[in-house]
Amino acid sequence: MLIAMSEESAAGRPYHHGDLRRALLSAAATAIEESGPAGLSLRDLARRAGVSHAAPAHHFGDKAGLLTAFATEGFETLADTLARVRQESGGSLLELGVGYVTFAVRHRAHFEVMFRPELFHRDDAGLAAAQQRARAALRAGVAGLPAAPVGPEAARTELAAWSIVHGFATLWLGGALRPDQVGDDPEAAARLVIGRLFASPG
Amino acid sequence: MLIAMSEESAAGRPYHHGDLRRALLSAAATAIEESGPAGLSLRDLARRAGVSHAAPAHHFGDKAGLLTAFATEGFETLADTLARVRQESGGSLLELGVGYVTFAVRHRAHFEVMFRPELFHRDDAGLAAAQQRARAALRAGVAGLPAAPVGPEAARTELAAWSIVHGFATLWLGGALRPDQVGDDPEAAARLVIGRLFASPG
DNA sequence: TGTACATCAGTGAACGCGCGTTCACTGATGTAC
DNA sequence: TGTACATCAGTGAACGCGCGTTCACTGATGTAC
Repeated sequence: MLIAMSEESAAGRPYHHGDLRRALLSAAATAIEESGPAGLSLRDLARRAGVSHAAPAHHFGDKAGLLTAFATEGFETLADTLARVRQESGGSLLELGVGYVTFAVRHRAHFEVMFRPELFHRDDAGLAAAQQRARAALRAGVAGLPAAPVGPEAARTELAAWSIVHGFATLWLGGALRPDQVGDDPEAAARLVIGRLFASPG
Repeated sequence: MLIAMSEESAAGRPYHHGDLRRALLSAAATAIEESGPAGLSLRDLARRAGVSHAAPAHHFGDKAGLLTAFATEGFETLADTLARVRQESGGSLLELGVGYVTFAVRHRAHFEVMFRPELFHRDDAGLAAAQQRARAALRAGVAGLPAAPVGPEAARTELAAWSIVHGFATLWLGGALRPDQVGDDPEAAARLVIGRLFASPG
């Protein structure tokens, strides 16, 4: 079976990449996993994607633009993850917290960028929307508790839950937790720790 | 009353700085508060300290060396802070947690570096000792609880406490908490949130 | 009290590097007729 | 089916910049005698 192919130049590479935007965002994830967001450079991403060094700027305007798209992608994935966990677990806040940690560990590059607003354009509309979605998923988790708190108490509970999972994820990713003390499975460790806050088994 | 003065050159500046090490670490705190650890450069620190651009490397070997000293200073201050709070509060874990958050907010530059091991020499002996001291202060806080947990349960409680205060501090510093939701006083907000985990008023 | 000398802090010129961004351009695609 | 043309993706040369690090040096200090 034949797949439609774009014409290629003599060098064997097509002039048009096909989906450079995706390729660049994906290269960004790898690069950030390797050297952190600070080490990221547009020229390096271009090299990884096999494209001229000026191509990334052409696509995203500037470096902060690329990171804005990257952070947005992160918040969207987080929101999706939390929504899925919420459905699958029947609304367990414990599992929602574990899902948060799992997201951070599996998408550490995104997680590391998402909470460093100095890296991207904070006023981007798409970004704000994705942030809202993720935040709402967390809020819904608290609202779904068996004895759901209301008013200021709900806000406090939400913030406590967010803090504990965010702190655990951050410490884990920062290598602050020694494996001999906490094991090497972040999900299991997170479940024990979060259980200390909300002992409502899913 | 006369203070002993070092001889000065024609330009009015002494050739020897006096305490350049301190001056550089102090300049680093300011610079990091302004632009984050990623933006830090030795040449900028030299400028701030009014010294030649090669002087910082002379003192700290290299950039990571300077950040190692900076992180060490941070862990020492944190350990001191926690020890003092523990004494003043009669061993309240709630107050210890608030102290942790207070430290992070007052010394945000140090806090931001301390948990990014890729920035400094992680195998430095002085650093490891300071880390140990801070960690022990936290552990002692848990051990001093009215109904102090033991064994693995103690470790779990310690990690839960660490996670919640670390997470709250990180979210606060990252600007993730909107003032209209959480107020503008980090200590007060932290006290409410941590109280959600350990409701043992100091 | 004076002299010689070792030690150490800080200098300044030089190096090579990778970076972000700009800009006129070219190759490929798709649409109107 | 064929032609003209607008649009868009990606190119490559050039710019100016700040950086970390090196290295032979110089100025200041302190110690031995």
